[in-house]
Amino acid sequence: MSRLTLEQIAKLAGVSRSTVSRVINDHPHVRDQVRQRVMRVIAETGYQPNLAARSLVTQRTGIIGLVIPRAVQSLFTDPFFPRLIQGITQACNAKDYTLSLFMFHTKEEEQKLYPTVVRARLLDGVIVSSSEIDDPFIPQLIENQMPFVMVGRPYDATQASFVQSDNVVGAHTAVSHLARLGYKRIATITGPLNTTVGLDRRQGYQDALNERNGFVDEALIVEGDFTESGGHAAMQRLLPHQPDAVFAASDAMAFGALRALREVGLSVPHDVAVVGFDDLPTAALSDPPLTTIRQPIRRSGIQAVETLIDILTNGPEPPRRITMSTELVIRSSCGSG
Amino acid sequence: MSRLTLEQIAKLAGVSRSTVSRVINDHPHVRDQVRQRVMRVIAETGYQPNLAARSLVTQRTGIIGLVIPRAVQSLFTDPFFPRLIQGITQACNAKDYTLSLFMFHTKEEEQKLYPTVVRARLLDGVIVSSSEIDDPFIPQLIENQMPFVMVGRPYDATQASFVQSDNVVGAHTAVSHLARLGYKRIATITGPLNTTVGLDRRQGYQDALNERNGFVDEALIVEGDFTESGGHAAMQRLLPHQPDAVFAASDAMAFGALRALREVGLSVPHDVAVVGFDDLPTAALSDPPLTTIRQPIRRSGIQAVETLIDILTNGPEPPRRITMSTELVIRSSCGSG
DNA sequence: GTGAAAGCGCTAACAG
DNA sequence: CTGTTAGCGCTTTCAC
Repeated sequence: MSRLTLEQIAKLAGVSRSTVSRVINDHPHVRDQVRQRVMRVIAETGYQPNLAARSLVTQRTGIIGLVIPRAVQSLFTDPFFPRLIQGITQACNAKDYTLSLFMFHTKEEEQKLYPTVVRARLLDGVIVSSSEIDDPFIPQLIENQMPFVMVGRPYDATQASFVQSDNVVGAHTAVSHLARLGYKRIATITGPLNTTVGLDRRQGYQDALNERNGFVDEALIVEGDFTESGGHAAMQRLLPHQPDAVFAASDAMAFGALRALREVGLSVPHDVAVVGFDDLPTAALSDPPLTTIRQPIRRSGIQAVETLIDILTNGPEPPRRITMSTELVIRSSCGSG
Repeated sequence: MSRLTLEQIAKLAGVSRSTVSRVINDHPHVRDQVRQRVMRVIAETGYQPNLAARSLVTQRTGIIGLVIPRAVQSLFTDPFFPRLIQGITQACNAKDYTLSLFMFHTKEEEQKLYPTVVRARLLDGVIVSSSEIDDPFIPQLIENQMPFVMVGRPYDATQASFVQSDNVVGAHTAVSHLARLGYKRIATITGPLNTTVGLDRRQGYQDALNERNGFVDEALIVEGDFTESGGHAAMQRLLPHQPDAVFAASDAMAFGALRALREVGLSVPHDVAVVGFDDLPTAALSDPPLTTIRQPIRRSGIQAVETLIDILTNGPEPPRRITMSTELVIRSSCGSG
């Protein structure tokens, strides 16, 4: 039963192969009666067209790739990717695209697989989740004219299309909120500064303080890596400089900071206020519950798919640059709202 | 450059299409000199065979599917899927398979997509991550003779191949450890009892207590849902029965239990000991650090891929049933080791 | 409105 | 050892 072909459906319906093809592809110029008959046969038999055969002629596969570059450590502590994938699969399902997932674990894997990803004509387009500066994959995509959209802003002003959260404004909002509450020595634990996300959130922090104070104390800026333990270590380095508030560029790092604070007997928010970024599901459950910036990750995933399909349909020009707005979620770690 | 075909490579190398095909597929009977020449041309041009054309004739696509059924809530709080996917992609990369991801969010999506997953001949086989009892997808796979392996034991004794963690033994180990430490009123917060994982971990709990006491106090068994808040609620229901120890069937639930305990001023492990299951990255960071059962999720993913490929190569019989052993990780939440 | 025929790029007999 | 030939199952002109 499962090896049905167009030809056989045609025979069963008493028409030609082409007619069945027209019905399947919703082409006009088929008598309604005939269309009904064909559709009945298809439904009865559970026929599904062979994708390989179809894409051999259409030059399209209906498959898009999601490429996740190597060793994103936070992959396994952070619900960022699960959420993103949720949005992406949801949109793919809605738009009748299939998703293929490419994740790399070593440099060798990357080098071995990039060419096949790009050239085997398996993919109509790809979504690249990378905010790393100088990601080597992007030039390859461009060179091979593979349609793509990035999740996260690319570093240099390429013609790349992307979807990102408004990291600068989000961070600015967080820090301004702290300033408004009266905190004077507001520190930040940044993300990795070889990522645009890390850079942009630091930018928002700096902008907010510059607007208020006219200056930024460099001693209060410490680089983290988006992980809990990174946040923990960063907070320890911050302690000697006696901040009265900390903006952590991710919730995971904020949790690490909370832990470091707890260990030295400092109370949050009484001694030090803490604000995070992401609004992880656990942010509401920490002790104290974490004030943070919520970003619409799932919707970014949906947006990425829709943008890619738009590019597939209408061409890559002009580049689509989409920034999703964020939202301040006030809980108790910042000391009242 | 990117629209190269076999034919053109053949021309460039001064041989016929078939010879190039032989070289690409590592067939014998090609003079070494010719082989070299062809390979040089391929390398120079960056030629990659068109997958659609190839699979049209070979009847194989080199793509395997990972199917994640609807609404696994824990998907977004738990690193289970990220870890599993890490293992699966790693194995796919090593074995030259491409991974396709199917995730469903509503019943409608499921019903719409199952047929195409199963019949469009896009997939050589699938990995199904579901331990839900009566998953409706499994019968469809069988009916359509789609090769598959499950991650998680299927409920009824079908001929399905699967890879699972040793949940019964893992739970047994955890509970025995508590008993050995002298706890008398050992409670459990189970997983959802419509999953084999939930069932098996409860089984291990019961077995361990039966061996020790000869009986199990039903009042000390409360059903959870694998989430933090579920564990929190379950712990609250347990409190009136005054357990002196709790085995939570997942770390997330254990965290919820810790929170509930903290809220009523009970200290862990002094008043109540807690043991989890999973060994999440955050288990070492909770307050107190969580004693738990570690399961090799990433390795299960690798194993699932390898098993599937084995089935693809050697046929589905006999069913492969693989159980991965677990490991007790002692930290302080159980009161010394 | 419908059918016949060509061909997408590849592999796999079958000759030579 | 190498080339020729015949499809894989589908879409798409082009006739009718």
